[in-house]
Amino acid sequence: MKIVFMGTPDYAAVTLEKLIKSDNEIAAVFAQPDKKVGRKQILTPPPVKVVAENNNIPVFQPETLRDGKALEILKEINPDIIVVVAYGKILPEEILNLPKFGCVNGHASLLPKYRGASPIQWCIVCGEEVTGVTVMQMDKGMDTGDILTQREVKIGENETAEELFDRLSVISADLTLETIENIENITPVKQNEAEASYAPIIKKEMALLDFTKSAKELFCAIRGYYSWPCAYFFLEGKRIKVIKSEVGDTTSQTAGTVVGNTDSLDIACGDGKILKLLTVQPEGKGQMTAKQMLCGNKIEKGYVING
RNA sequence: CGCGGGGUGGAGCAGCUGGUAGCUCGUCGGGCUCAUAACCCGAAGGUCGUUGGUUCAAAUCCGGCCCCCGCAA
Repeated sequence: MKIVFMGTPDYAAVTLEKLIKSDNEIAAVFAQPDKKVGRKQILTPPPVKVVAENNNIPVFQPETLRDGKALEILKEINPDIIVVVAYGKILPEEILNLPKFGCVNGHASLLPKYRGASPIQWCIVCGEEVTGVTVMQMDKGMDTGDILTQREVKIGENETAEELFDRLSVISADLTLETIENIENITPVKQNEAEASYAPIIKKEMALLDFTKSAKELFCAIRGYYSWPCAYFFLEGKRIKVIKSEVGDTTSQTAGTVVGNTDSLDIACGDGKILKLLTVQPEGKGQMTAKQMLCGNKIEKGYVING
């Protein structure tokens, strides 16, 4: 099978590596253009590009797929199939229809649930206990293509989005390879539109903790937003990221009130339960346990965190 | 030249209008107690990131360098 791979981040690089090790021919790789990254704004190639270059596979990084150039390149290569994983661009129809087997996409959710940009983070934020990966035949819609294969994955009770990313990237890579090698024997299944839901792009503002929500919701948000952008709240104007937490006992205090300040920073939530903040990262500081933070910054019981 | 916070006993911080350092936690010893993660008493432990300079005297003022982190991307 002659494959063109399209992807950008680490998550996609795992699949690319898997495909390279298989018997298939990776004729070319498409990735997003290099971007400035980090405090020094150093121009950095995306992980998929790095993997491709290490394997001497030609890499293309067009700004757009809609000016016809990409189509020309692809016609020239004439792949049997295009495999897309977290590429970050919408493929125009003429590209979708070009290869014999079309374009397949590895998506990190059990479609039709959690279509869209951030399924992994969002399913944790929403408190799901099970998610998975789907390989689908792409169509012109946003993650609306027919389902080829799916695999269910349980979400760990304390699992963060970052950890789930790592796990799913491997599972997705396996499933993608299996799927394309069997593609002629697989019957595509239409998605049930009635069950469709969307995972929005994660924005930093979404990760602001609102203590009027339930402790469980906040606990899920903290896991889902890790390690980017990280759930946070403000204390005296300073942003405090919350790295790790757990749901505690009940309290009669109003939401946002500090009810414990010894081994953890315990805060009353909207549902009358306590959210115990275990690991935090104050603005300008490194990660530390809540206990460490409390050693240097006395936060009295009864203090109300408001936002 | 993107903006900003910071490097002080094991940890987190204070001290920074100059005169060799303090708090909370931890550690060690002792005491109280049926008992304790609680309480009381005591102890150990710091060339204050590095390097020059100003000064009678610098953690504290000035310059260079190294490192960590937040924002922004």
